Amino acid sequence: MGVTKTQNFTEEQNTLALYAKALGHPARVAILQHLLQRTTCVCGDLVEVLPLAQATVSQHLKELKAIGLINGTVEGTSVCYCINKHKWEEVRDMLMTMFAAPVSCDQKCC
Amino acid sequence: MGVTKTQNFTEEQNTLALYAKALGHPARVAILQHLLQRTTCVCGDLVEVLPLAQATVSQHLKELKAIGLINGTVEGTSVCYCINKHKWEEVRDMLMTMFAAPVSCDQKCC
DNA sequence: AACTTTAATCGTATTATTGCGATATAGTAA
DNA sequence: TTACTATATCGCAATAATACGATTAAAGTT
Repeated sequence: MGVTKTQNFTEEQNTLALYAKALGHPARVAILQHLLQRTTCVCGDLVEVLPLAQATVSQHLKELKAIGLINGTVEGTSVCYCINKHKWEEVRDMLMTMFAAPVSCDQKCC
Repeated sequence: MGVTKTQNFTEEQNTLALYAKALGHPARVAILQHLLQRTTCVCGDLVEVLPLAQATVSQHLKELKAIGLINGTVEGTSVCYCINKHKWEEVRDMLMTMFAAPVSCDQKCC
């Protein structure tokens, strides 16, 4: 009834789905792309970059923080965000593993 | 107002988010994993594999079909599903591109 | 202390997603 | 035709996600 039956899937399936869901919104993709472009941490200019209200951006940042994909460090009155390298590579590895498998089925072969 | 502001993001951001969202549910991850394991197309045993009702599985398959990630071919009374190789590689390439970028920021560096 | 700045949180409205029983549809078999 | 099988779709209920104005919280500035 609207609740994902998490307990009936493997841990790998749930984890991968969780990470994918985090990437499943253009605002969060944009945030991550912006953080990747920078060599230094981003301190507060994310709201200006995104076409969303401050409250909404903060909410998306919270979600990315919740799964550990980004870090937020208070720096005076603002907050500096950066990609969590360790988690980023973990997500990359999981995706790589899934997509590394060869697709045996080409076109309509059934 | 609950509607994703698609028009304000780049096409790349929207496309990537769309693909990621498709992977953002354990049932759909499980479906794709199952299809990847097989060297031949899967004809109808997906409902038995997943811990979900037939209607729900059909719905998840519909979503994967909608974005072109899988193909469904009618084979008698059943339907054969397989990964769409072309789309699969497109998704892989988009993810690779995003995750190929080096993460300059390590731990708490702000 | 009073004010400013920046970000998080609250409250709420709206839309999307998930799940499934029931039903419809399409093909096969008798 | 009738019955059976497999899948899709409908209709509904419940939960999740998205968005933003308003408010709060924390730190810096005057």
